[in-house]
Amino acid sequence: MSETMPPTRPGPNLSRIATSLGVSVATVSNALSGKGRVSEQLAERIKEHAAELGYVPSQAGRALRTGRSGVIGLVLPDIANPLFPKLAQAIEFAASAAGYGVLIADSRGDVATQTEAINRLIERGVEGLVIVPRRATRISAAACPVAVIDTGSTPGNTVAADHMQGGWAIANHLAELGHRRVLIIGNNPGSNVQNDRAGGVRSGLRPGMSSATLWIETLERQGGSGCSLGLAEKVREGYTAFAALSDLQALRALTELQRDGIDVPSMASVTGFDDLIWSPVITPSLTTVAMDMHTIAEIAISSLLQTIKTRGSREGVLVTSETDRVPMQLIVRQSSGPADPTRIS
Amino acid sequence: MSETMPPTRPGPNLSRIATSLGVSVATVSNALSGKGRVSEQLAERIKEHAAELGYVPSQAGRALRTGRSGVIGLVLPDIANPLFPKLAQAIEFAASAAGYGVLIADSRGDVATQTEAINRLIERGVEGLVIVPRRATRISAAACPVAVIDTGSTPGNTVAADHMQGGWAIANHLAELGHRRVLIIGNNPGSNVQNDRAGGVRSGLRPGMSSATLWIETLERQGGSGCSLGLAEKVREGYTAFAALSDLQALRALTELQRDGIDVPSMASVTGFDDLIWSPVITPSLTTVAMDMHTIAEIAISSLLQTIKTRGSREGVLVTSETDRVPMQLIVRQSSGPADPTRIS
DNA sequence: CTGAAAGCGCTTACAG
DNA sequence: CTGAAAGCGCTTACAG
Repeated sequence: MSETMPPTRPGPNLSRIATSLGVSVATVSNALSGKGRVSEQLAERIKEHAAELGYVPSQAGRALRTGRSGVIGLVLPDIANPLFPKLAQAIEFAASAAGYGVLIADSRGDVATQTEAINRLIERGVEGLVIVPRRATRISAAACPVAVIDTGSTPGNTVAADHMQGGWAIANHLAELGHRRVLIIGNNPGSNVQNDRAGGVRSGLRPGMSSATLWIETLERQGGSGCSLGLAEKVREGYTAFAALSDLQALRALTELQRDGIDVPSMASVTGFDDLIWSPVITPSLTTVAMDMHTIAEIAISSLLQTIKTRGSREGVLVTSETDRVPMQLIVRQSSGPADPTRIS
Repeated sequence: MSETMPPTRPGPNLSRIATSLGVSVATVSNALSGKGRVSEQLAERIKEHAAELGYVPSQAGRALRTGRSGVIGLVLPDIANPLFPKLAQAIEFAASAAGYGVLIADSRGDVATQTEAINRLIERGVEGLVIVPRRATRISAAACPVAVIDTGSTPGNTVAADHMQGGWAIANHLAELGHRRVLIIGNNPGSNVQNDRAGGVRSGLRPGMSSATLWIETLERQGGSGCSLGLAEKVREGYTAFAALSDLQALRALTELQRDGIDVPSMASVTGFDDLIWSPVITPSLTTVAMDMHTIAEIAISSLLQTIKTRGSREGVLVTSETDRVPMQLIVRQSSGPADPTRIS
């Protein structure tokens, strides 16, 4: 007789509970899952005993039987980018609330790594995927439902912040303060997000206002900030508002202006995007516009789970949502106080 | 006859490959896992066919049989805290390299949530856990091996950055520059990490140098930075060096000094901790000290997997490591240039 | 209301 | 070198 001995979990299983109580595993299963096929009394007794024994259901067994792993995958281009942690947190929160686990994968900005990461997650049996694609990547249907979170301009997007509207809100704010010349500062002319934001700013300018756009190079990590952006000069040219397309560049602009003796906000305004963690902390604190990560995550997860529920988890479809652009919220702080051109040297 | 129909995966399984090739599933399994019990030729043929069919092994089936899920859990107190994304990235990288998936859980700074998160991960069948504990939490043995990453002062720690040594490096650097009065700036006198860092700074002072410590209150997120730290006054009192216990506070100090007309680094030096993303970008860029997240993650993961391998994944032990304190690396940038007291008003 | 049985996909000890 | 069989823990359709 050929016998085999797969490893046993040390914890109790349904069978242990069943024999110890003199009932069948089916009944224990039904009692614990609360499907109501078991008498009130017996169910109570079983639950009690299970708790006593410290029973933990085996996800592996359940997954094998039901075909549902209870896990989704989250693919990010770079967790270390300060934009993504908040999103990851919101996704994890929304997924947990729906009873799902979250497997993460960092594609490290590389397209090949991204593909590989997606495959690894699928091998691990995720029921669906939330992907924040690497810039300019088009996610072709994977082997499971996929919710894409990207800028609104990308086709196949499930949900995104409304970057255009965010830019508009910034411009509107600057207009109200009486600014006339706005310098838009970005670092990546090829980025959809930055272009949407810049376009939004321009669309919010009013008659009599003008803007120019400065694309600065991203500094190498260890490169230091030796090279000046020449913003003090821009102030002398008549620019009173600096609308950076991300808080990081706003911070760079702000510290450079301060170093060069331009007082913010009395002599010039600086605004950012994203409301990163330090935005309220710096002096003066930064006026910015924030994505509603909570809502974005909520929409992505609920659309994804909806699709999984209706079409199964093995069909490679791009999830859609009714609301695919979530408004950004203007956060007014001190750095964009009233412009006062008289104080400009 | 009672028949049942568990859902079938749409993809091919071992059995499909086996029948399609006229061999047994055992042989297919052996061929694909490369255990060498199959003839070279046949193995090749099987692998080819499997690839053609796009075979993806079922983790659920494998996990159920072997008792190994191939997944570990990562519990963080707050992913949105700028300190953790880099660590999460490094952990994910190290785990992937070892063939493991990473389930994340954010305890949102709450002890109850942390416990709950740990339980959820265990229910999901993780083989081990990497926990960055919420401040002052003692991780009592869970139901699986646990690697704790925390400050070195905590017992039961697997690996940590050597915060004391980092502080020492900062003080040493300031001493070399000729500073005599150092103001240490922290925001949490109850934090082990901050105390280690502050202690390190003090331990690195040389004869003739002195320090004081300023504990500032953490600002409410939306509170703005209305309240000044009064650092300009400190400069007048003779402090020339400001050693913040995190980059966030260094940034606050730097922007306040600049606003108040104190030029950094010519009139005062500012240093930080952690080398957050914006540290090289600000003007002047920030001298700081960085944790070696890569090494920390490497040690945590390899110790954890070692423990899993030798003691199994169902015993709740705290993992230990030989090297439990990883040195921090000083990164000198412009904000800590030479002190020049003559220019102080 | 309760139980016996099948089977999800895999790996492994054993027989041939 | 290859195959038949058992069994990991679970859920579900069916019989009683």
